[in-house]
Amino acid sequence: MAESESATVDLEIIVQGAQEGKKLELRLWLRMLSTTKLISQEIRRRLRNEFGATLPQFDLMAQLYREREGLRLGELSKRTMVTNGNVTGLVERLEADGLVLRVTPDGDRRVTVAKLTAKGETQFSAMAAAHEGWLRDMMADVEPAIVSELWRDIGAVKSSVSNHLSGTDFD
Amino acid sequence: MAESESATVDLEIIVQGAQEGKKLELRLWLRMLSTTKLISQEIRRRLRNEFGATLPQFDLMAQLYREREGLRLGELSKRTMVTNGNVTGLVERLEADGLVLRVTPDGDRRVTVAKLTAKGETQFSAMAAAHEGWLRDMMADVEPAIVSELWRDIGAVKSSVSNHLSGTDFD
DNA sequence: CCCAAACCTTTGACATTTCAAATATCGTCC
DNA sequence: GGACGATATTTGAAATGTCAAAGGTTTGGG
Repeated sequence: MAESESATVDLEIIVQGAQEGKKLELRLWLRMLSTTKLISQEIRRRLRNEFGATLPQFDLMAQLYREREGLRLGELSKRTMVTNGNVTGLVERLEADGLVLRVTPDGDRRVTVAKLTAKGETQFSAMAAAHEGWLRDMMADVEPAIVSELWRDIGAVKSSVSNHLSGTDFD
Repeated sequence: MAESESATVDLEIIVQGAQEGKKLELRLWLRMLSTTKLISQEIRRRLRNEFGATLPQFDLMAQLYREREGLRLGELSKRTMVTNGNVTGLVERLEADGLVLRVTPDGDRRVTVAKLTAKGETQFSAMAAAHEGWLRDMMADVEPAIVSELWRDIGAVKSSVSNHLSGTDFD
């Protein structure tokens, strides 16, 4: 069969097809996913090493930190994008560590409100400061203008995705 | 004190400060994370409803699909960004479902190579086609030019992050 | 040849994750 | 005032996730 020259041509076709032809959205998604995993793992590792905390715990505490009155578990579930059943366990462990308090309000006994303890606030504010620094470090090589652009354009992606969900969910 | 005019100025400063001043990287990260979670959940839901499969299984099979010879578990672990111990369990379940085969090569008995079965290839190619369509749908409202731009710029983020990890990992 | 270091995978303890079913409470309608 | 539908959380089963320690195998000096 044909040998040296056709091999080169085939290679070019393959490369072109894979890199520019189609599936742009798929390629973007794969890159978003791997980048997010990379950053998550780094944050997880640092939270663990420096604070003995986990990322889901950090996320949950972040929501409580900006609502000093506390939040109902269902609301926590929505904000952290974590299922109800999951929130139950997370709050349980945080309460066992003395970082979070659970209260049932007088008016409605179906409800459980979680709020940070003083210890929880202290610990979280240290973690939050470190966390922000880690992100600045990790993204240090990216131009601020690009960061802003990404923030805006990813917002467009999020909005598009929200409008094309199979369920009846919104943001 | 000053009243009407200074109020306007203050407001601008506040808005500027909050939106563009600092913590840009943090805000980008939060948006990336929530967007990625949103898309992941949608894909998970559809994989489950339409194929009875899970996202980690899909990811693992995707790696094997493009390496018909199969991959060692350690290599699978790196490519899927999943820990070794986790790969063990995933492959076990996929093998129980007849989608994956485990082989120990003659040369080195420390190694386990996983490869797709014929059934696994058939099933994966159906899932992959659907998966690509879902992504196109979800991102339908985003301009192709923006998709390309995002792909490039997120690449820059990933590269920056890779250069600022606490461990000695590379991509 | 043998042993120690290096390599690959599994195991075990725990935390997180989803989904669906079960509980518990509230509000309301009749 | 008791049943019913809507709300809110918990529970249980199964899968995924991390990490560290333990198991085999191979390999390379001595």
